[in-house]
Amino acid sequence: MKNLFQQSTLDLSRQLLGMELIHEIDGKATSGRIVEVEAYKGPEDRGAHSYGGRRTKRTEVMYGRPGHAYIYLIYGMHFCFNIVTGVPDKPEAILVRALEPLRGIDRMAERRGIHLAFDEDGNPKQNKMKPLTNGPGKLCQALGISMEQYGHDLTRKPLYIKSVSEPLAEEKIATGPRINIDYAGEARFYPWRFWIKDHSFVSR
DNA sequence: GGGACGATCGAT
DNA sequence: TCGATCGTCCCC
Repeated sequence: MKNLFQQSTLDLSRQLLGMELIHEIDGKATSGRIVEVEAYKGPEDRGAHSYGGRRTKRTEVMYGRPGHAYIYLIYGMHFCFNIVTGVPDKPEAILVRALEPLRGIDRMAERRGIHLAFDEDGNPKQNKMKPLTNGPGKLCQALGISMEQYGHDLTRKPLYIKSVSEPLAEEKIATGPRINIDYAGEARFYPWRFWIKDHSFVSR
């Protein structure tokens, strides 16, 4: 079988939905199902950090092989996790915007500073679960992802992606414009945001 | 050397 | 709707 990452950025964006993103720290795993992503295709995409072929210390990893982690600090406070895609010297990436928590939920809540509450059946209440991972900065904090993982090969532990089910049926996938790139001119309207339809952990 | 800005979040 | 907060990037 071909490497998961050897396909077009838009195709991979769809295929990532439903897959599990896992990070193991001190032998303990936290993970979630990927439910929302955005594709960025430099150098022509004005919404991308690599627009115009911008090649800096921050964006360098996007110019390398696909399947590695592109991570950056945003607004001086939050990290965003991306998967490098495309081929070397074609700087493309996919931003993971939201997860549905799977493993290590107690640890994720700790890292996020959220006190879990449970219903009478012993299941965590949804209003405490959602803010764990329903945004790009939140999921990084929940999984303990920071600049330390910049450039990491995502086919390897401790930070990796696992296929846990059949690819999602086409009709279960929704698309729309990407979020918070008002500066990107026409590119702000490209329908390169992908999410699982009606999924409650999607960021908005 | 300096200043403007951002693929966000959470409180108001 | 707005402020926090700081590394990166680009210009002077």
